[in-house]
Amino acid sequence: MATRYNPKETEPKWREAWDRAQVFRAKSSKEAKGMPKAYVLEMFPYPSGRLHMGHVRNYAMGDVVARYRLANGYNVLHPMGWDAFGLPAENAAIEKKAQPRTWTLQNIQAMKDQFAPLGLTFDWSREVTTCEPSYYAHQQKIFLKFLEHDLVYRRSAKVNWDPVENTVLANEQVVDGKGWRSGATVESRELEQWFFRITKYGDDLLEALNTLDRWPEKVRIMQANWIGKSQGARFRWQLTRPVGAIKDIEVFSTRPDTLFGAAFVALAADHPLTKEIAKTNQAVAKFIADAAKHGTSEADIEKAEKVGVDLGLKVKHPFDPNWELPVWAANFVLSTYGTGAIFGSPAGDERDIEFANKYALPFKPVVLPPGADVTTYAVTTEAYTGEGTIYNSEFLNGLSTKDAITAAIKELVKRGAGEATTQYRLRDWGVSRQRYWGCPIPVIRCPKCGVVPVPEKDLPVLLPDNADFSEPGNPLARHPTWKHVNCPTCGGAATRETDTMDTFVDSSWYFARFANPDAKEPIDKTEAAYWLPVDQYIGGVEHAVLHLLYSRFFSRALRDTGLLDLPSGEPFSGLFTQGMVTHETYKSASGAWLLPEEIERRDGGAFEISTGKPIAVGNAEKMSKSKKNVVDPVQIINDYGADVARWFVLSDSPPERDVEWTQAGVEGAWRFVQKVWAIAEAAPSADDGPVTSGDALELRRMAHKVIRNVTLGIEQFRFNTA
RNA sequence: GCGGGCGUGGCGGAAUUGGCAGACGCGCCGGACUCAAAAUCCGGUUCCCCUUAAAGGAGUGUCGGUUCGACCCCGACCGCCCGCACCA
Repeated sequence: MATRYNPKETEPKWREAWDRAQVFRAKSSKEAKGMPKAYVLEMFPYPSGRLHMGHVRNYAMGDVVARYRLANGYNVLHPMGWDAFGLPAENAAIEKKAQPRTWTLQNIQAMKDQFAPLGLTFDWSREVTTCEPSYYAHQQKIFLKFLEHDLVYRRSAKVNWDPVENTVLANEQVVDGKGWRSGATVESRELEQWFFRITKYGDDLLEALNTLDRWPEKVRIMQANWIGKSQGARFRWQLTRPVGAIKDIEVFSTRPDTLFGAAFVALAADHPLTKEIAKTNQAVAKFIADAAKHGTSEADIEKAEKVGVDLGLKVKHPFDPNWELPVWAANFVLSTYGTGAIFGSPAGDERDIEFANKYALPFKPVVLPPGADVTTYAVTTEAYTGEGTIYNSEFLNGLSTKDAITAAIKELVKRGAGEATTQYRLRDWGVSRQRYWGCPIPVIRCPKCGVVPVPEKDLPVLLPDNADFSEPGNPLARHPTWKHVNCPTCGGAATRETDTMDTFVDSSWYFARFANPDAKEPIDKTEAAYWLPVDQYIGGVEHAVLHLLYSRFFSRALRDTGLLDLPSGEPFSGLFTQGMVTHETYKSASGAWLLPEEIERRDGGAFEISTGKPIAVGNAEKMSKSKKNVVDPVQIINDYGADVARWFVLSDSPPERDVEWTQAGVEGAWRFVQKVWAIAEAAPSADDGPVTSGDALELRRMAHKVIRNVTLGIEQFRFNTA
């Protein structure tokens, strides 16, 4: 008797059965008794309160891997938690007058309810929530441990300051030089900030990328570029007459081979020497003021024309004391890279030649490209940046560019003018946020003793519950009582650090906490040694640099401070970055975005249901609330069941590519699930006896082919073909 | 500008990595069932030629190359997507 697949009956039945048997509960290292382990993890979500299709896709993929490992006899850890600190909770607090904590915990409950019908293999007994003291208390311990080992330090740094909201904004929150919410022009301010010393691991983080053979090449390249290692030389140009205490200018260059082609030395606008000259030179002062206006927005800088101002100074060439060059300040020199000063060798650098031509600074070529004729070769407006033979360069003449770099550095060292160095683009990680809803930084500022760590016995430093969001700025800073404490060292009146940590800190070690979320110490070393590294990590490619790089740094820092046994320092041995879920967009005749359920298709066109008017159908784009091209997973699961939703997002497109959600596709998935049900029902009961001929043999062969192909498909992350 | 990826039917995409191009799904066409529709089931579906079938021809962005054999390898070009972007 053929029945139809009824998800409303079958899905809850099995969910309850799994629940009762606790099949998804991971065994501890002791209980596992030699079973192979598999740690499968998807990037934990921010509790926005609503499950979206991107979540469904992400967690369905991890679920396939986890089930596959379970079925193969592995002890599987597939945990779930909440990346629960962050700005949206504060915005909600301002708009809805709810406390961030209340709002966040409600969202978590709502999302848990939405996750349930998906039937995922999560071990909820290990749930972790970053905004709970049970989590962030340990983060404070880690912070203090890092402080002890000089992996955290304070220094003054430039930040984007919103003068209306009285807070620091992340670069992403500055749009066209204005605060994203207040619309106020963002100022550049110097503030005391806490930094993690990620640069200490720059070289290791770069080199170890080679060992991550189960990471996408693309992510490894992005991280390598982000770290940005350059080899070259640091060396000094002597000023012909000192300016105050400043006697020379230090520059960094990867091309000391072109030193004889030098035409000028250029400084960043906020180089100390530029500032010094500005005190007595109005043109220079104006230049600095103009440069500051352009702010930190990279988009502005890239379009900006090269502008400079002559500082009226001269420096001596390191290889020829009689050769004097002019010193300029230039807007294309970055204060944040190298020494904030360069020497310009126009014939070999596109920026330098543009600058030299604009300000009529004379230059000569020093690199002869292969095959070029010395007697006719000239450089006027196009720099030659490739390799070649050095000429016009005294003792470097005739050398290849490569050999000339070595020879030039040798000479610089000999003359005491400089030395070989390696320069990184990577900068230390600023983690101070002038926010309420984050992990408090556990230090106290005492007027007598300076910065004093909160003693371990006084941890955790809890967030106060009664934050006031009626005014802009950080509620912690203006809280009537919270920040006032006695100094743990001298006992005198002192104040707490009111900055909280960047939420990326929270997500940099949660995977280690899952090994035992109830541990008294931040990380249960025994269990973590058993489970880590994560065998398969799955998430969006948007975290390719920040989260994934910070986590790699944290694993090393935790290891080196004795909190974690992980010799490689690599937290994720396998990484998969999945594509987005997209959907067509719809715009009504009046130009308003429409939800998919507000439109209908008929007579070969698309129309708004309520008005009957034709609408404009746009390309498939990432599902987003603002464009209303969203489909609610809860609704889909209600209409078709979790199997259909999961089947569709897994089968339609390769997992690394975007998948376009379509109504027709979902209906196809529904029919497919029905077919599988019908086939299973129609199949005779299993007969494992010998099969030697006929259709039964053919069927058995096909079955084994299918097993092989599906196995390969799952192991190679090709769920669509599997 | 630099780095990376991609380009195959009407659509999403397969092709066991150099060996029958188009698996599977969507859509479409035809049929069965039905009074009818929906659902379901069966068959067909790269394009061209052909009433149909058979037979034939073309075909993986473009042009060229290597090879007995190329979607796959090499070179040049065109187009699209992603990341970084004045990094000295």
